[in-house]
Amino acid sequence: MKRITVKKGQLLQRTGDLNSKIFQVESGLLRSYSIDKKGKEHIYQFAPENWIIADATPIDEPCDLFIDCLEDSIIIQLEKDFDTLSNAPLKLAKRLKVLQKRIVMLMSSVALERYEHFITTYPSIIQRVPQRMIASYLGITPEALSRVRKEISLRK
Amino acid sequence: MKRITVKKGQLLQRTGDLNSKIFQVESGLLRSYSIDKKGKEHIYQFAPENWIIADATPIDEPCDLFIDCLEDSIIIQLEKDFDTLSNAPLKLAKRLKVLQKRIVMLMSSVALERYEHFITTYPSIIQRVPQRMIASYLGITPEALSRVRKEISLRK
DNA sequence: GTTGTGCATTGATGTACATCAAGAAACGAA
DNA sequence: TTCGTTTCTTGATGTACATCAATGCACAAC
Repeated sequence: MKRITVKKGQLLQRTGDLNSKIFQVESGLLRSYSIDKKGKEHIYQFAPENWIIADATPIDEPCDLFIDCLEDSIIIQLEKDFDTLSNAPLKLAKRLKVLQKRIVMLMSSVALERYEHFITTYPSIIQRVPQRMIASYLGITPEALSRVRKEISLRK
Repeated sequence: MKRITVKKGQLLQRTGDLNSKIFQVESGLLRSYSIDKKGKEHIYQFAPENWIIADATPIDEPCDLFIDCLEDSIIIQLEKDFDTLSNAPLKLAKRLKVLQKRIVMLMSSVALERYEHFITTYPSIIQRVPQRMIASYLGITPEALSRVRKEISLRK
């Protein structure tokens, strides 16, 4: 376990890496994402202050996600071993809840609803990342998000 | 913690319930699902033998999912308390991995790819539930799944 | 047997969102 | 400042999948 500072843009983990770490964000903003076979990015998670971010892959298997740094950040890097996991069952449980909501959302909500839910759930993220990244998190294109936002603004 | 037997069709948890349990399946098959505002079911998880199934909601909040029984089953019912969770960090970690794959899939794969992945990952489920439920799990309609299957069969 | 009920399939049509392309606006580097 | 990138927006068109409706099929109840 050690504290490190990382610059915006720095890559902390890439798909296929072994022995990936768990990162706990003290300040700044990280994200994890996958890249599909067409080369398109899909953001899996944002991690602002006090969040943890990691690939859920077991230590001995190549991981699925990229993790990089969206703002200059200070992070604590932990080993992904059994002890680390055992000590954090509550955090894991919370993570599960977030993922559950996310999946239900992806399956049952249209773009507009997903965006509105995102706004209320993660208001602080909105000002800190470009819209195309929010689109990527929501599973839509930046163009679609732009039109959703327009519709919301007209509605008022 | 107690062992109970449940009949096909029996409902074990409904959206809004408090104090929901964790179910460990000894034999049979359970599922969890949500119902959207149009009344459409979205299957969140299948749980055959040796799987656990639960709502990720904390004990003191109303839960999001329905859980019911797709085959006559024998299940172990656990309290969703801290000890239970602490004792199962490995299971939680595995669950996280499954959810991670699921989300990446929902965001980056078309129906055909999602179905083929499902076949290889959960071959035993296919024979045990109607196709419309597999469609619901994949986030598509039964009609769309039927066409995907036709295309796969023609391709050979 | 008949009648029902749920499921799978197929076709016709609709729609939410993607893709492509172009222009405008914001941002960072020199 | 200016130049070059990146981001956002808007329009035109395309497409994967949904929806709706009809048909056939299996299986259970009677």
